[in-house]
Amino acid sequence: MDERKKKILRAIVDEYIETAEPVSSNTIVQKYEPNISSATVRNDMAELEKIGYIEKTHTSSGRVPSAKGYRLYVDELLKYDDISLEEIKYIGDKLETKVNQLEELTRITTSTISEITHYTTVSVGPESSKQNIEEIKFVMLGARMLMAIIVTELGIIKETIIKFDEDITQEQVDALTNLFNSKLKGKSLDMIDKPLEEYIFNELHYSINIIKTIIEEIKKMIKDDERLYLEGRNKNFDLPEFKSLDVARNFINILDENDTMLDILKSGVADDIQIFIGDENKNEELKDFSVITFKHSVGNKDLGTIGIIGPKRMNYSKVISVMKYINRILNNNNDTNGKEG
Amino acid sequence: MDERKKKILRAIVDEYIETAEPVSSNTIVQKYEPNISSATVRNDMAELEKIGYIEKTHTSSGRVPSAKGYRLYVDELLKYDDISLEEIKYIGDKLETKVNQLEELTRITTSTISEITHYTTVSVGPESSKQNIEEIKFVMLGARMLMAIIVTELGIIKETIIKFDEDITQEQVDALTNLFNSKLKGKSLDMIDKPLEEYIFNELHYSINIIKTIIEEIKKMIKDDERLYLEGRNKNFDLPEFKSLDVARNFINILDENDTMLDILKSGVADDIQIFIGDENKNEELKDFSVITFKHSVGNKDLGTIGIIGPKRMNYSKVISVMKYINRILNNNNDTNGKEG
DNA sequence: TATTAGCAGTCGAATTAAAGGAGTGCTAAA
DNA sequence: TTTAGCACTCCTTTAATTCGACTGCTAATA
Repeated sequence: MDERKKKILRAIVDEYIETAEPVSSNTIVQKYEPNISSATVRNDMAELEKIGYIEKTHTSSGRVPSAKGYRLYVDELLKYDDISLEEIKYIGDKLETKVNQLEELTRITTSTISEITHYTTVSVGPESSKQNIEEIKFVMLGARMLMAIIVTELGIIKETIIKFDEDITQEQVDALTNLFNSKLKGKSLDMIDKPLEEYIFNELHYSINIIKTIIEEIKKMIKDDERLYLEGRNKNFDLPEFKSLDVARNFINILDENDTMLDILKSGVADDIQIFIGDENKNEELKDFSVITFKHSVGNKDLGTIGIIGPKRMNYSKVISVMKYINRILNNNNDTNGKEG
Repeated sequence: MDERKKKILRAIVDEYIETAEPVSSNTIVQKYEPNISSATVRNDMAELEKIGYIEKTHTSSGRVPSAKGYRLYVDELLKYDDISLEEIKYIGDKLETKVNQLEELTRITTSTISEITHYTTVSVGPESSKQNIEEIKFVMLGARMLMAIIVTELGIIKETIIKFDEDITQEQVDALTNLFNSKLKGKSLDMIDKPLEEYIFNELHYSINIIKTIIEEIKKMIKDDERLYLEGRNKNFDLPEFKSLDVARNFINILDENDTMLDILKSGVADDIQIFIGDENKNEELKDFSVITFKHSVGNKDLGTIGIIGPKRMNYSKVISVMKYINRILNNNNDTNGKEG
């Protein structure tokens, strides 16, 4: 494939991303390649179609990028510097605000990306079940109520409220605290399970119900942090592809299927941008969309995964540029600010 | 207005709620009033139109209820027993599960209502800033990090994490705990403000930054609980009125305007169902929708407010029946289970 | 051999015309 | 007061037509 064909393919994708309309040979000549004739472009387009990079919507229509065309475009034809000084400043300001919890950072990052890219953005925080426990605290909030607080080695704090059907005493709580800490410090969160329940019961001989309840609630809490953040849900709605009610409904449905979104986000690889174009998505409902994910991490510290969902003709250049830039900021912040998270 | 006209009006509203199509005199005769002729119905309809209860979409169309018509319908023509045994059982099962936090109950109630009514449901928990403080605890999570836990007299628990730029000691934390409790126990949450900040500084002479930070974070936390729960966002999308892109976009926009929804919910009156039909909504974007709100409470214990949003031809009967039934269950549960919430 | 001008042919989108039918309002009779 | 019957309205659907933006191909040109 010669250089001119590449330029034409790139022009077709760029133009289609901008206008959402099939691109004609004339448009290419007028806006991109004024020094060749439309007939030449037509010849090249015919060949590009033959090898599968572009398609026609009907016999006499202009061309539209195919999945293969988009793929070549993002893999080879794209430069990732599509981010303005204003945007850089905006992102910097947003991410500079001091946050107390990693969740808050995740939330702010998510909304910032959505605002800059104008696409729907989802994200999930770091997986806590894989993290190691730094400390567990139990705080009594009444005779039958406890708050459990877990601090992980990555500085993430989780807490939950536990209620009992019977009274507990401060002494019991203290004993529990000691036992949990001595047994679990440095271990991963998913060590809190059935065997531990039995172990504690054997050690302390408290009411099995109390111990059961505690373990259950902590497990529930760990599971609960697979929480999805979603920003800019209606951002896509002004795009022409959403004129089709089918597309719009598919989109709304997919956003409501938390599990699907979580699967996609969690399949990410650390520090790597992944792009799923149309049919490349496992999920049938996503066939008309592209998803770009990025799993942020600093060292071995997982900062969660962010995903952007847009039409297949999404502005890949802008999205990827923003992702890369935000990743750099997160890296810097976390290197200089130390380990607390 | 004679009895027959009322019956015809009711039939028109019922039929329109079911079909979303203008209702003809023939339909009334066939499905509702087989013993009178369509000409008679036409005469009555002409009069109902004259006094403003129904409207035509064009000269030779059937009739559609006007805002005034809906209003009469919900005020006078409706029976609130539109709830099946299966639904009663379903609701009962859902709400019976033991919950640890009022927020969880709010969430479950919201999703249950949405599932039964098939309409989008929003809700907000009880307003915490008006509640009185039962106890405040500070838990150290490291030399520069604290968790503040506030238990209110209604049994609601709020917590937040506070980070400092300088070290604090356990003694300081204990002193703060004592001071906060002695000063604030029994007082309302919005007492935590600037004057308190000064008072504490004068008493303890700790770094003003520490005290400032604590007060700020607690205020942030209190504000944070104006959180909106939303279920069944895409429930309405199958309704014919959502074929119009304008209507659909208005709907999506309104759901994204948290503040608008909060205003509507918080304007509610305790234990009273409020119905806003079309233009009766203050918000322009809601002119094509109806909103029904119910502020649940048991005694003086606010359980939060639930709102249902649907088309103007929403199934008022079903929605209101469900609301009333759920309110009864919440009342019972909270009477028998005691005050913990 | 690569490029280009020119033109026939295709097909969707927009416009217009016509037909069909679901309703109403009104009149006059029961 | 109710009802049958009929003229009239106007929306909806379908079909026919026009319009124009494309392409592909051929033949000429550099």
